[in-house]
Amino acid sequence: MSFTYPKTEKLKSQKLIEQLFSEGKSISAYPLRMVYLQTNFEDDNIRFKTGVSVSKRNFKNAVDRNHIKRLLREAYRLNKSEYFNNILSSYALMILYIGKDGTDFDSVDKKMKDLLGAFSKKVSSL
RNA sequence: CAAGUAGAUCGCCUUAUCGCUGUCUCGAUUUGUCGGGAUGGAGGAAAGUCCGAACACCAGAGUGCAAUCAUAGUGGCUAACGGCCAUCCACCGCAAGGUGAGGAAAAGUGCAACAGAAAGAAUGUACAGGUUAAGCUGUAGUGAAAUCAGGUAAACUCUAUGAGGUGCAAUGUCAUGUAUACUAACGCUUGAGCGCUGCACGUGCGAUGUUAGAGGGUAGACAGCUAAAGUUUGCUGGUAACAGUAAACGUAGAUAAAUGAUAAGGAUUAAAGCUUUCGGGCUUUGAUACAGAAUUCGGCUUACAGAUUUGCUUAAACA
RNA sequence: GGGGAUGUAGCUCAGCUGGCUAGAGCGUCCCGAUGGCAUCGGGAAGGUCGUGGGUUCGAGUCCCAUCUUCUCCA
Repeated sequence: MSFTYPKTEKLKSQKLIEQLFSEGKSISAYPLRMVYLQTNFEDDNIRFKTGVSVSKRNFKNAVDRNHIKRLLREAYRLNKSEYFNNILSSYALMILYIGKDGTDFDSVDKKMKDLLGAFSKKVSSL
């Protein structure tokens, strides 16, 4: 797995997202929180579909929201291969930023590693 | 020089690595896509959604009257506008300049707390003048306004002009899925009702009907979708807004929503320190705003670190 | 993307056609009553009327701009 994050790996289906939030489980590493759900995709080559989200309530301006989402995507892109290579089943993921203050790439990167590590450990122990 | 005033322009840059996305093209392909190459990829406000349009639909958006809403000196510009330009008047400012919802009170209705004799119909008190006599005349006092048929229209209203409604979540095609089902009322060609404010007329639709209730399903793709009342420069006309003309340019299209992250260097600037040939230079630590396209344009309004630049004004005081 | 509403005391709300010092309930504080607590009675404090302009003699109220919060739509 490479350091890419193309369109096909994005979580877009509204139906799937509703299912994810109603049935999925969550783990968190403040200020990040991940909701995940084991599922199957039509395309067998894709094992993960991931979305990121930032609350409009905590960040009023679109610029701030977009910036944090970009940081989240960037951190996810750079770190996913390290943790996901030994996971065999398929998952839909949603990563939320639940903090209320701004942040920078270093802290997001560190927390993303914690989060993905915890997720990997939890999933492979099943 | 300083203070002020009215504009105009810009609004961090470069390189490397890893990524995102549109278009073109070559190759592969299980027709879902994948890989290589080339080339594009946020703003002056993209924002607020306050106006005006384009465009699309509403069973033909029809006519008249009314209601509602908007605008309001005069003249011009514009596709249009509540925008812009010029100008008159009023107010503010020493001035440059700024602000103005600036039509009508002899069409009518209403309103004016407190104070005051009196706020639309009555003239009181004191003083002075004056007369045959008389609120007949002036002044004082209350108040924002006090004798004149006044003020108030960002009170109703009148006048003039304008406005059909809904908005790209419009709309069309395809795919998936379901309930032309259920309940109530009315009606079935002698017409229920509908055509997005009301009434009248006209006209059209109408039985697999209309209205209401409760409920079921989908929520994916493609088109719309980016070349446009376009931008820049010059010339001509015009006080100007603007118009005409010539040349050049060819300018984002995402959809849980692209335009980013990291590193290095530079630029501007603040503070502190060192230094100086008083122009400045060096080092350290910071700072670099407001803000992210969502159908597209023209405006308005609001937010904004800092930088560049042009015109104009300056009474008094100080140098 | 496009509509609609809201903001007044710590909380929940009034305030009608502009007019004197902006009210009510709950809550807070003080006093009384009780051996004490609650209930009860009396009194007090507490307001940039979201913000900034304008109209007017005078604005919570009328007009304009702006901010906050809530809500509807396929």
